[in-house]
Amino acid sequence: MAATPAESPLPEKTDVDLEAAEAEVARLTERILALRDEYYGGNASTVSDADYDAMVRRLDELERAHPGLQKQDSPTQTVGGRAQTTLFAPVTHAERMLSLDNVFSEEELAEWAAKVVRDAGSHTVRFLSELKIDGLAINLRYEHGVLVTAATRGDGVVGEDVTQNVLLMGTIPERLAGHDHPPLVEVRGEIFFPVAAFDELNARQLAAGERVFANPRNAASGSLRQKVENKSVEKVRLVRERIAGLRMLVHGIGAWPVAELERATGATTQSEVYEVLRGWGLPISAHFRVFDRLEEVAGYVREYGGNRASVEHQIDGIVVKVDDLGLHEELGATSRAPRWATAYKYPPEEVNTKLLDIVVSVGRTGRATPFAVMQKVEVAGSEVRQATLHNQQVVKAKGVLIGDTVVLRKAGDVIPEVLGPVIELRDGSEREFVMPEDCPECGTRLRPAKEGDIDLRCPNARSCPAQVRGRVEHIASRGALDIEMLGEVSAAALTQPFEPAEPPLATEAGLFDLTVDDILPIRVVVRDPETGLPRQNADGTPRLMTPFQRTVKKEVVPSARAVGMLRNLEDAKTKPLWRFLVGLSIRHVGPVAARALADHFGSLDAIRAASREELAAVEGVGGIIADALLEWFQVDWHVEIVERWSAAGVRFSTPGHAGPGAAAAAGGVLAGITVVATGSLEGFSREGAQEAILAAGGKAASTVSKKTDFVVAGPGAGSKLGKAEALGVRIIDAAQFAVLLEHGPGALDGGAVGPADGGAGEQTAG
DNA sequence: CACCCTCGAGTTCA
DNA sequence: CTCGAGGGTG
Repeated sequence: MAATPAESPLPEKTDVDLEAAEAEVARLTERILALRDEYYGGNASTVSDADYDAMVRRLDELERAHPGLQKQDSPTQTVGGRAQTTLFAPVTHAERMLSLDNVFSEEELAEWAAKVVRDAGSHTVRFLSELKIDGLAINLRYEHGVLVTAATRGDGVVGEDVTQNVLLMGTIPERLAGHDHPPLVEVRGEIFFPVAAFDELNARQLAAGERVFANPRNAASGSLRQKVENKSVEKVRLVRERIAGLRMLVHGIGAWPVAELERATGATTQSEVYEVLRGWGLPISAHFRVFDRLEEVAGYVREYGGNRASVEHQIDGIVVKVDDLGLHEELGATSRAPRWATAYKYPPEEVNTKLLDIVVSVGRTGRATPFAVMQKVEVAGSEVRQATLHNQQVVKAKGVLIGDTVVLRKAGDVIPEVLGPVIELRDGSEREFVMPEDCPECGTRLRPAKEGDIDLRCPNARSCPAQVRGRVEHIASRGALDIEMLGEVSAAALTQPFEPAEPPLATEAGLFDLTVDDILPIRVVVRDPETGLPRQNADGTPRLMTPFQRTVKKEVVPSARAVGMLRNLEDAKTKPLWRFLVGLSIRHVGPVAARALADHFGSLDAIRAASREELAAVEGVGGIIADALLEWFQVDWHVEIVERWSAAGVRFSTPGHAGPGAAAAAGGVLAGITVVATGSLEGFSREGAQEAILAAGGKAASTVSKKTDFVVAGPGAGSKLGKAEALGVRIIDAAQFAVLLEHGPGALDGGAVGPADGGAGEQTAG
């Protein structure tokens, strides 16, 4: 759909040329493609290579002369049948790459199997079991047996092009072996870094003074994402070497209808498909097995559970698939995973490590949180050195002492959690953690917010550096003003003293008054990300860095970060009122309450002038939030924030708002409808989807409940989708969502309304 | 009084 | 993304 060039009126005679050229382009394109199919189809070519090349050259010439005629899929854009691809360009998979449902116990596995057997009716079900590789999912697109693109999984619909790097691996065939390849087939598999090669790589990195990789998975991901251009010859050699160390194992196909697959290859089972793939020269795991009985599958699961280290790659769990392809079709898939396969996930790995210390940190709300500092250790695929301990009661309850060997795991495979001490390994040197009485950052006596609270807080909200830093970070965060170039590092730099000066920001009141002169001289201590300790120069003085200046020809000028941040701040002044409300860190006022207040009152002045009753009358605001607002405005330095921001040009009002009580335009196609969006939705950003729901008069909730009318689920949807299914809430996709926004819920009818039983009628893959 | 919902914190890696 | 805490609503 390239736009027709309409900028300059063409002389008339060119129209004739253009017509002739267009005809010739079409003729050449067709001929070249036909010849290419012939060639890659394995047949003898009917023209000489020279003639073929001449045709391609002529086509190229014409396309250059008339750029409007060039099609995306033109043969000139492809080489030897493979598109000239750009590293990391988006690639749409021909068939959606689904994920797998998980089971976490043999019971759940048995439940899954029982359901499959039940749904299979009279068919005999055999199970194929294979190792679940902890690597990167990759989709290889072969057309007529020629590799066209290799792409990462991405969100399942669109991935990133990594063809160039995959080809460097050397083990992925550019041309499939054998004959009679389908016009299009996608081969799915996993790219990984063999554990042994990984250890070698890290040893080399260490010797070279380079950073080491946390785990094989990251190393694989990092290697595949290397760009070769603009690198020295030496670097390029290293990159190639690393990529050459990657391996791939394939475990499935896509975009080739089963009926055609069976006709072409005779394969009727997944295991036979593996033989076909092996015949094509693709790497297949040696560890898969086919079983008749579930008990055997469970045995397989146990066997590898005890020997996870015995295989060349990291094992995530076991994938169990129904072997019969006919059953795949019959069982189908939900919107995110096939019903004919499931992944048995091994329980989260638990490891022992040393508890070196318990340190207390203070967040933006002043809450003092103790966290464990441990000997760095690898758990479930990443390295961990810290874990929260929530509060002193939790520390006591877990019974851990500083110096203990502790058991660590990752809850939900993500959040590190200290389970408890290994008491037998105590030697008497351990000591108990004592909650500090004073704020570790500013020395103010800690105290509970109210009588009986377990959490201790630093009451020095105005000038505790930790809290000021936290609030500045919060103001800039995505949920508030979304100031891109003001992140963790800049927030810290702005709020910390640097010798010999005071910090540019004593509180957030001065945020919009910052000038280049204020920030240019800022110097911050460089800390080692590993230890958190200041880095030192050779002479023992702490190493300093100046984030907001750079030196050009011996002249000190503002850095890109400085210029960008100040411009971002300037631009932020016009952001909507509710974002400023969120940024003020008023207790209980998050994005939802802030929006309600902004819609109702239209300006901060109106909110400030409102009584407790008037505030509490706003939907979603009750007495407690009303009190929190009133109390907030009682504090002098809070008022100063508002005044100084106003003076700097912040409006604190919604233009055109009629004033207090003005009801937001009711009506709209989604009036009274609650919608929850989850996963990535084509055509919408996460926030964009919420905005669209609100704009249509609907309610955008963040959690699924009985009151939810619709859940819009895209690829990557997590637990919310499951919850929606459980509650029988109607699930729609991005396309239906667009219809919903445009025409309202009535337009979606024709499908099932209300509780859908078990999600019948979902489209199946393929 | 029983849900249902929002807030806030923590973590890790690309 | 997940959880716990605590507020709001019916």
